[in-house]
Amino acid sequence: MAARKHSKPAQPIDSPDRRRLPPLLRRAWYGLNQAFRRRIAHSGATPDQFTAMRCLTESDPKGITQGELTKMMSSDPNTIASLVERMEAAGWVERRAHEKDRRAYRIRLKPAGRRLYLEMRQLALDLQAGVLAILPETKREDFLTQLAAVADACRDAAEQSPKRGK
Amino acid sequence: MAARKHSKPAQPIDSPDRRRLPPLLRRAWYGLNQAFRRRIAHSGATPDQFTAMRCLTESDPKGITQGELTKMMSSDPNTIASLVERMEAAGWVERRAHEKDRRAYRIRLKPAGRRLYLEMRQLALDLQAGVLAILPETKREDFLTQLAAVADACRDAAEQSPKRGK
DNA sequence: ACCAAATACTACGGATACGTATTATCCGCA
DNA sequence: TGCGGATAATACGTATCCGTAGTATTTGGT
Repeated sequence: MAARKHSKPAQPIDSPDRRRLPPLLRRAWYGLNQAFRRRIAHSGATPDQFTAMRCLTESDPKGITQGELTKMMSSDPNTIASLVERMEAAGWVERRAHEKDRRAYRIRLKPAGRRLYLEMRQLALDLQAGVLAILPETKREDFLTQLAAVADACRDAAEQSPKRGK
Repeated sequence: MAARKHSKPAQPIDSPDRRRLPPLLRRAWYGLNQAFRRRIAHSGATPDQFTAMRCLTESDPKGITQGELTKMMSSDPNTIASLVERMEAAGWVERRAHEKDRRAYRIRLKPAGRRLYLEMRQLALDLQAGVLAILPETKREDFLTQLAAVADACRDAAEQSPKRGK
């Protein structure tokens, strides 16, 4: 019960005794990802592939480009290229020439992909509900709102630290 | 301004209109990681290598085993093995035989690693402070406490979804 | 003391993250 | 109309994530 007043903390901001954002985010993300990967392993898909299917399901049914998928998944063009390549080989999505832009594709979920998505979706909902059950129900929305603000701040920080410019 | 009362939401729990934990965690973690990677790129180290150095700095100066580092980093034995291998090649850590357990190593930070850690630590502090500045100061500790609870729940969920047992 | 189970680490392979470079194409502006 | 810069993908390499399997060693129960 000592040294826990409102004065400036005696511990440095990154003392092991204090809660630090990066390790917490790391543990939360890897834990959630790992739990989900194991629960859907039987389907042959990965968590990232599920995420891609969700983005495609919630988008224009005409299909989106890899660039749009890259933004939606907070990912990278290279990563998305090989991700889509594997998903196309698995028969879950198809790539068609874009009518307006000959550099781009239109990626669309195929029926097999849609069926698989709906199957995994329930597991995803169960997992998310189980994890959020840790917080009192009245706090959940506030927490998610704050997390969204932090996530945006992280993205902004990344964009303000460009690869080359520096 | 419609349908935003206190009644049960008309939208399904994973409607694109609602905030969902997995995409938020993904964006936050990748954004933070990317921002930090770019800020320390000049040093030749990666964010994971920084994390390992932080763990070693805050641990028993006699050194810890790879298994202990695996737990501290919420990682995996395979990942840690190659991580440590590269860090040893870079001259930042050393692996010595463990006095008690001949299966294990003791990993210790070398002076070059310690110097590099201290250099990167300031950049990490600046980044974390910048991101958390998004939240009002009075909310930060509560948010981190809730995030810690969620992170623990994620880890538990992962452990309850074993690779084999199913 | 002995043996089975657990543990620390390594080996191997597929998937992802991402930086750099290259090609094809689009677009704004003179 | 024409050209330089921006953009959509791809190719390639390194680092990380993690599942499976194998080796060496420790540990617990008899």
